[in-house]
Amino acid sequence: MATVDPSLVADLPMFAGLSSEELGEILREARSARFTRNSEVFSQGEDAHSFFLLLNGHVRASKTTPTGEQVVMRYVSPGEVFGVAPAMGLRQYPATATAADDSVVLAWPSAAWPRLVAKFPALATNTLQAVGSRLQESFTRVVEMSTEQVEQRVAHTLVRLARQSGRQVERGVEIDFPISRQDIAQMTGTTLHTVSRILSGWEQAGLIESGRQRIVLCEPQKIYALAEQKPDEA
Amino acid sequence: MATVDPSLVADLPMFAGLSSEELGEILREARSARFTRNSEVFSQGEDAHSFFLLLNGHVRASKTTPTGEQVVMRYVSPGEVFGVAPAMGLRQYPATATAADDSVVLAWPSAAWPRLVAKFPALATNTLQAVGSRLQESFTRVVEMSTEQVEQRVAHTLVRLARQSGRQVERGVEIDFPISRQDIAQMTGTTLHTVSRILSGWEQAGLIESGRQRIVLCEPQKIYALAEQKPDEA
DNA sequence: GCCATGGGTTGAGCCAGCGCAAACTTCCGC
DNA sequence: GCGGAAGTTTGCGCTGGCTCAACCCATGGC
Repeated sequence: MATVDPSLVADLPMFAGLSSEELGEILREARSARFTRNSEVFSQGEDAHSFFLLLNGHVRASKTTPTGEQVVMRYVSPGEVFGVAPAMGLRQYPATATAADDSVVLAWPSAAWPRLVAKFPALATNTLQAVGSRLQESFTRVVEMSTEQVEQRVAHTLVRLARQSGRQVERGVEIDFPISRQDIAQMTGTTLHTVSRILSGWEQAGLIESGRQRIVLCEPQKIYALAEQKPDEA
Repeated sequence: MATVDPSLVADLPMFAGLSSEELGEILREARSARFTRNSEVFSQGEDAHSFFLLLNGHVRASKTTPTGEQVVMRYVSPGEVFGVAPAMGLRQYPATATAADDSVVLAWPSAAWPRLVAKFPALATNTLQAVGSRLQESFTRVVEMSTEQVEQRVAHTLVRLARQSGRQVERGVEIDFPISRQDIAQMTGTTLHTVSRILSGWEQAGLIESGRQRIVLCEPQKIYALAEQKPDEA
């Protein structure tokens, strides 16, 4: 694999505060790789051999329970790091990463992490911020699951997905990767049946347009309003 | 406030990899403070002026939703850092910290963080691990809320609390700080009524002994079994 | 161009857990 | 030692969302 062009990633928060020489040195340790849709980048419980930066596409991180249920933890967008288990002191990946769409990643061997951090302390600081903001998201999720009804949670989730990975299209904002009812159910702690009913309702009301693994928010503000309103204000 | 004796905190994960001179220099920037039961250490949305290390007691971190509901995010045990918002790049505290019991903390001004991290990179690494393990806990919580019934979630929560803050007593393991049914409800996403019913049931069955803001696990293994079993194996 | 497969929709019934309400108990301040 | 506040228990009715089940539709592999 050829070395990555530093200018492509120089502005990412992960590399804030690093000179282009330093960045070049860091990038020299990475190799790039492609993953086709639905292929696994790494698997829960597997030895954490590498950590990653997503260049292109979308990656889904999900956890499987002992009883076999799947829960989607997040979707990684281009420019974000993922699989940073080694930096957090984990020997194994705590979740499975699957390409939600054809994707290109940079991968560093985990063994490089201590050396890189020792040489470039900014990496630790930047990673800390990245992990911190994920902690915030995760907290938000716990709060939502604790206090909101299913319909509100689905609304919040769609709004968030649209913000993170929305693409402007004719009819509104489309979520920029294939996502099924089942996926949304696994993000909101419900069943695909309930998600299907809710989305059908919204489609009736003209709030969204959707198809197979495809969702367009036609009225983002109204969805947002649904997300924020108290359950009994319907 | 007098300077803190370094030997008291030298073995904490937060200070791993630092010499005693370095530790002394770090501690010199901290002041210690006491908080009586139910007093607030800091408040959600408040300017993040300090970050903290808990020396003694227990601190509850909780979030309040726009609609006024409270959700307990975690209980901090002695030796843990909390309120590390500044390190994660936040200007305001994302949650409220309340002393669950009379507590003693060390506090550093947020302004000291960049300087300390620059001088002692190990601090960033250690904080990254601390935040990382909190992210894991938070993920676990999301998974539980997504896939488990209320009774299992309460069981998991009690087991965790007992592990983190359990004290061996005659009849079993007692949770070492005052905790109400309401608190447990706010940790598990249910109501105090449901928690009360569940605990009453367990008390009938001899699994626990409890009173006002007090819970003793008499049969921790059986509670754990409840937490792990599939819902329909009852 | 056909068909198998994976996704989506929709109906019917049921129940875990919530909301409301009322009573009881323990603790604490005065 | 009295009164009130805070925590807890318990009953009852209701319902959001789950389960089970059947069916439809688009897609992509051959």
